[in-house]
Order: sequence, then C-alpha cells, then structure tokens
Amino acid sequence: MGQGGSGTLGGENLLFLTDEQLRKGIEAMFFAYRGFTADPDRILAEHGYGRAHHRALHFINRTHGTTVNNLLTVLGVTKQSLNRVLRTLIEDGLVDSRIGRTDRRERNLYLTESGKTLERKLSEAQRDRMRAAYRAAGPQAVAGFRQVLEAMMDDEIFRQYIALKERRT
Amino acid sequence: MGQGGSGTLGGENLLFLTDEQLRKGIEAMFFAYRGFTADPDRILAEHGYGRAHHRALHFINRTHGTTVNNLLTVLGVTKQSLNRVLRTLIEDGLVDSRIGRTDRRERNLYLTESGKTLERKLSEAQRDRMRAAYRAAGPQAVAGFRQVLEAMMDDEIFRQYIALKERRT
DNA sequence: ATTTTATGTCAGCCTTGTTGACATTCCAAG
DNA sequence: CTTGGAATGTCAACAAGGCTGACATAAAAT
Repeated sequence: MGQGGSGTLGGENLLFLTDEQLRKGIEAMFFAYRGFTADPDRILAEHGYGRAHHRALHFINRTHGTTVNNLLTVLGVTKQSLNRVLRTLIEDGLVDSRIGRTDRRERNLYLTESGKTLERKLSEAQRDRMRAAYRAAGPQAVAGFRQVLEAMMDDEIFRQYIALKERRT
Repeated sequence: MGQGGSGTLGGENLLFLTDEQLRKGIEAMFFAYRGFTADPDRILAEHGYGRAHHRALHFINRTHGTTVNNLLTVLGVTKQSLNRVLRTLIEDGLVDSRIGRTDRRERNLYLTESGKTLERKLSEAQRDRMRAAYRAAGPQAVAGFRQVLEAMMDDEIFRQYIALKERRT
C-alpha cells in the first residue's frame, strides 16, 4: 500500500497534501497517541491514579517549585480539576506543597522521594516506547517528527510554556 | 532522503537518544495532540458531542457498513461505552444502524447525509491543522513524522485495524 | 482601607471510560 | 430437531476527570 515510499515525497508535491495523505496522518496520530499512553496508563492503574496524575507529576518534576497557577497554564485545565488531582498526590505524600517565600499566596510544588520514584517509573516506561520508535525510524525521521509536532501545537499555549521555562531559571 | 537509517544510527548517535531528547519528544507529543484535537473539539461542543462521537463518525465514514464489533476493536473501548455514543448518534439521525443480512446479530453502521455533513466538517477542521503543520515542516519531515508514529503504535491494535480494512473490500 | 490576585473548597453537571446483567441470534453437538 | 454455548448488542449503574459557579482566605497591590 505504501505511497511509493519517502523517495517520491521529495520532489513533486501535488500528491503530498491529498485528503487521503492527511487522513492517514490523522489516523496515525490517533493510534500512536494511544500507544504512547498505554504503558504509563497500566502503571498508573496499579496505583489507583489516572493520566491527570501523570501529567501533574511530569510537569512538577520538570519544573521544580512551580506554582499551581503555572501548572494550570501548562496543563490547560481548571484549578478545580487540577486541585482534585493535586490534593490526592499531596495526601499520598508524592508531592510537597510549600508556601511561597517571596509571595506567600503562592504554593511551590515539589516531588517527594516517593513522588520522584513513581515519576521515574512512568517516564521510563514512556521513554522506552519513544526510544524504540526513534530507533526504528532513525535520526532523520525523528527530526521530521519533531518539526511536524511543533507545527501542530497550539501556538499560544506553547509560547506560554516556553515563557514559563525561561522565567524560572 | 534515504533514511539509510540504521546505518547512521550506529555512529554519531549517542546524543540522539538522551533522556533529554526523549523528554522533549514526549512533551511535543502531549502538546501536539492537544492542538490536534482542539479544533474538532470546539465544533463538537457546539453540537453537544465529545471526542468519542468524532471517533465513531470518523471510522464509520472510513469503513461503511462496519459492525459494532469491528468498531470496538479499532477504537479500543468497551462495547457498552461505544454503545452509548452510538445510541445518541442514531437517535440524532447521524448514523443508520441496519440489522446484518447474513448474521442478524450484527448491526451494520452507515452515516446518514447529516452524519456525513458533520463528519466532513470535523475532518476538514482537523485536516486544515494537519495540512498547515505539513506545509510548515515540509515533505521530508512528514515522511519522518509518519515513520515515528507508526513505530510508536501498539502493534497488535494496528494489525487488527489493517486486517479489518482488508476483510471488507 | 480597599481591591485584586492566588489558592483552595464545595456542589453539581457532563462525557466517557468501566463492570454486571440480560436479550437475541447463530451454530454445533447430541 | 433440540438444546446449550458463543457471539453480538443493549440497558443500568458507577468512577474518573473534565467543566462552571459560588464562596472563603490570605497576601499583595493600590
């Protein structure tokens, strides 16, 4: 079924953006995202958590000491929704919430040791899958993969995320 | 762009699979998927539907006359979950469910005219986003994108999907 | 002193996953 | 032919995790 292979894709590009090509891309995205989340989902289920907990753990780990508000922006959910998840993580001792030093209204969020342990377990599972895909596809394909994904993001959200990383060293 | 691939992987690619690279890929996947679903989500919300309805419409359109069971396999949800979505689509006159001719236990699913209309509206929005990303990244990047996604899918699920398409001409 | 901001919480709704129970239909073994 | 099991699909009830709205508190900003 392959459309001639990547060679054909180089030159003439009238076929390149057919609805059929785009549909294949859309379906690939759907199936790949499912594969992408499958392994962490299994681990999370063992602990009684869901994807929402994974996202929180990931970004708290990624940006130590981030505030609730920052997390809301990155995750794109309401505070009520995030709060529910965050509360269970704090209660279970995976996340530490400390009152801000400069602004005492803020809460700075940190992973505890057991929080780091779970985060590592989850991200290792996900990295393993990603690594296997990267290996199978090769470095040039990976570069293309990243380019397309970045073009597909909601620009505003992405810019906010970048700004966030820069603000806190 | 011959992904002469595995050859290059041997050599200059120790940096290529660092945890940092993989983490960036993981986050790109997260943000991109959100962008990928954002436009259809808005349209669906106007109609009082969710993503599950979109998925059902997409695959019914893709494989006219498919059965509930086939759809379950492709979508990877329980029949009860799919049934709820399917019921509303049938009630609203977007999907037509006909008793199977050869096996009367089965239901063959078809989009009605208004079902096709909504499906087209949704997929156009999604294709627009995908097309923009493809244009921005270029054909070589797209080839890589597809390669990585395909390597990332759950093999079993994907194989079932392919088998499905072949079974019904 | 007053207003605004950051956070947390309660209540209630919706979508979409889950499991369990059940009806219908088909098919194969007796 | 009948009967019991397997396949298919429907209905009911529950849980996770989105959402909105209302409100409380503490701290910062004006």
